[in-house]
Amino acid sequence: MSLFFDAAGNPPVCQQEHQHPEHIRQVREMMPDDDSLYDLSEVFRVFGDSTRIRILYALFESELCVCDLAKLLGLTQSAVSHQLRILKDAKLVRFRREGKSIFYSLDDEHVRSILSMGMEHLHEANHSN
Amino acid sequence: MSLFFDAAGNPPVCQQEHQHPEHIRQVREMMPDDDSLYDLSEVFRVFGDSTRIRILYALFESELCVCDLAKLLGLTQSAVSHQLRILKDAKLVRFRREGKSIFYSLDDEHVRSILSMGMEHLHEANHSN
DNA sequence: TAAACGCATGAGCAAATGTTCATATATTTG
DNA sequence: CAAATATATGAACATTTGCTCATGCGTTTA
Repeated sequence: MSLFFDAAGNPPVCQQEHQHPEHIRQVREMMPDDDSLYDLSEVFRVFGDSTRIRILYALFESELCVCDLAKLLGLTQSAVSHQLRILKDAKLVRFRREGKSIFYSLDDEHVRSILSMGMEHLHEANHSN
Repeated sequence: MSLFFDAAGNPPVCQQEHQHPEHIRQVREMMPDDDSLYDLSEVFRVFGDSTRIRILYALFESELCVCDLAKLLGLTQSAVSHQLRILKDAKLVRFRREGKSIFYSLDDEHVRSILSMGMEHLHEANHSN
């Protein structure tokens, strides 16, 4: 066995320091803490489903009630409600009640920015194919 | 059974048009096609994992080889490689070979924009609690 | 050229995810 | 107040996902 194991007996890692250890320390110190990065990934996870993306785009121009969203997107009311809950928990949509109906709308201008950035990346990435 | 079923025998939908049918048609016509929205959700799905987010942030300042990434983040080389493949397929990172090592770096300025937007939303959302 | 090294990748598995179905809750209406 | 309507939600199930393990591939080195 010629491989190197670290103090904890973990799998081998490369033996050279391709970057100065100093550099690695710098990177580590510059990075946000893991909790922030986990929260950030959770934000994007919410965007990472086509049903939720379609809901957000449907709300781009104006509020819509749940049943109209379902009709518009060809989904069951239950599926839409489940997804709206996730969007609501992520503070991406808000709602107001009007009689028996509940109208949802975008809750944050960042939603538009984030979607636009994603679209830009998509077009650029496709263009380079 | 007093509920309404549509022509395809689908589950009931609300009987009133809370918005003008015209409005719904407008929204439908304004929305990008479903294929684009699916591709968009795939972009965000890539951002929706804390390991990949941590990799992207580690590459924020400079390129890093796989083994240093693994060391920096406390992950196995295999796990990092698998995630780098996903990031590479999404055109979020690029790589260059130097001897036995392969150095990865961010491939698109949009990565920084998207991450920043996400962070902004996060701070704003937390602030409103 | 054989061994060592750095990285990539397929199989397998446990955990997370999105939908459907059934049902509960809140509001309006007769 | 009872029935109808609009929405929310829990359970169950199939699919997806991210990791580990084993191994393959490309490069360097002795």
